[in-house]
Amino acid sequence: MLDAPNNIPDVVIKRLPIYSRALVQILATRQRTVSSNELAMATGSTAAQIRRDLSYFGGFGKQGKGYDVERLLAAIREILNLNEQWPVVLIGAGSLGQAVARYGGFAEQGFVVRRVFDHNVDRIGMRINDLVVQDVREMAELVRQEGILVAILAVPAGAAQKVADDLAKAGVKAILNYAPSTIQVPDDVRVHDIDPVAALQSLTYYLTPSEAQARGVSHRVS
Amino acid sequence: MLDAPNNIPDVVIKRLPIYSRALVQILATRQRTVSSNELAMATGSTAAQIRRDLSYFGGFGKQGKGYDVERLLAAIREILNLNEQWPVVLIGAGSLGQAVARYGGFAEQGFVVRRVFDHNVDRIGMRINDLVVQDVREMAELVRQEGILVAILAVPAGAAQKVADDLAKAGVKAILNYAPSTIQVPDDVRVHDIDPVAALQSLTYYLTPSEAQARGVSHRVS
DNA sequence: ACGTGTGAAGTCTTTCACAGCG
DNA sequence: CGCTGTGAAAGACTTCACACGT
Repeated sequence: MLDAPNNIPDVVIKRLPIYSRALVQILATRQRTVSSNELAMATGSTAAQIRRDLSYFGGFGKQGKGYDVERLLAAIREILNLNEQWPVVLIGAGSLGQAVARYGGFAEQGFVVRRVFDHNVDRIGMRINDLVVQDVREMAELVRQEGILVAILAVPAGAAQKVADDLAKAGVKAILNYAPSTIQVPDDVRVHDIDPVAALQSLTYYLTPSEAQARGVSHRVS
Repeated sequence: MLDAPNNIPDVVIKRLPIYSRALVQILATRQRTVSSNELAMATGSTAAQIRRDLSYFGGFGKQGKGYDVERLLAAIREILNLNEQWPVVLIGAGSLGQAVARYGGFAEQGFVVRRVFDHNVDRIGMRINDLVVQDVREMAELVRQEGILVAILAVPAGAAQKVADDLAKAGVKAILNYAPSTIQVPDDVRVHDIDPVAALQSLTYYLTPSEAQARGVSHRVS
């Protein structure tokens, strides 16, 4: 068990998976050692930030050398508890839910979708890979029984709050929320929102409508 | 055209779509006016933050009353350029790309997927709704010709950088990146990354592996 | 009395810059 | 000599708290 201080900023924790991703890639090139500068390049961050972030957890680097790729990756994986297998419940078996259930990327990283629930009678009983969609009314009991802590919410906006309440009551502590609405949860539950439309809507702020007119092969440098 | 100062923090811009979402919901209840406090409740923010955020764009509120829901929504939509229709290119017609292409939520908000490209010969020519998957080699020219500024990247990690380079050269200024890798772009291009696995990986930091053992209906309040 | 808009204060995060180790 | 780890400074963002308009 790591004896890290319990005061690490959330922003830092959010960046660790990005570092992890980059380290896996670097490891694949057989490179043994990586400097904060190289990692910064690979992650779109800065060398100072990477050194500061890693220093929260202790000295992983060697002066003049950098960080041992394999060792750093192992450390980050331990910090993030990625050596566990995390069983996950998925709520919502609409097109998004189905895409999530079929996507191999979660299981590959230890997030195994164990159960899928839906409210809609037409979807209950449906098979997705080796899972059968169950009635959402059975959710609370099964989640509690199986000690599942992680949920992926893929229901329409209108249903999200009620499901989130039920999940929290059933003991879930981490929710990946695909519903385009804000959900209220107790303090000991963490939510990460994914809203691609909202993301695009904030990107268009930086686009001037007039830019849309700038057609053709014009090479004006703004 | 709004004469807002050009110094508005990115975090603020990221929150505007959330306010917009909440306002649409409130508008549906026929409520005419909303206070910073109510909006805070609805968005999981705080009243002070909402007042501060909105104050960057001028005084939308009335003392003692709050904000006119309809007027505030219209203002935010104008700030974010949401009254435009934004044609979008989608790169990657794998399962994620297909899900994106079929998802109605983008078009509903003015982001119309105009073209889909893929590298894989097996996918080129495939129909998705009313679109036909085209060869990615035709992408640059078509994007430029049609003045498309917004792209959704749904290719494997290994292909993302090359595609991003081509998109930037073709004039794209906003990229929604679903590829689980960091992409490097020129300063005048904005990227928003969506990586659900990375999101889960940062959530599990807050979960103690021992918690997974806490099964049954135990009501310990930790 | 209610609720906005905003200086000022407080907190959090990033960046600088360098001592010190390998 | 190269590169980490980290005080200290700078900068960004949030929150407080209240004057003021309605």
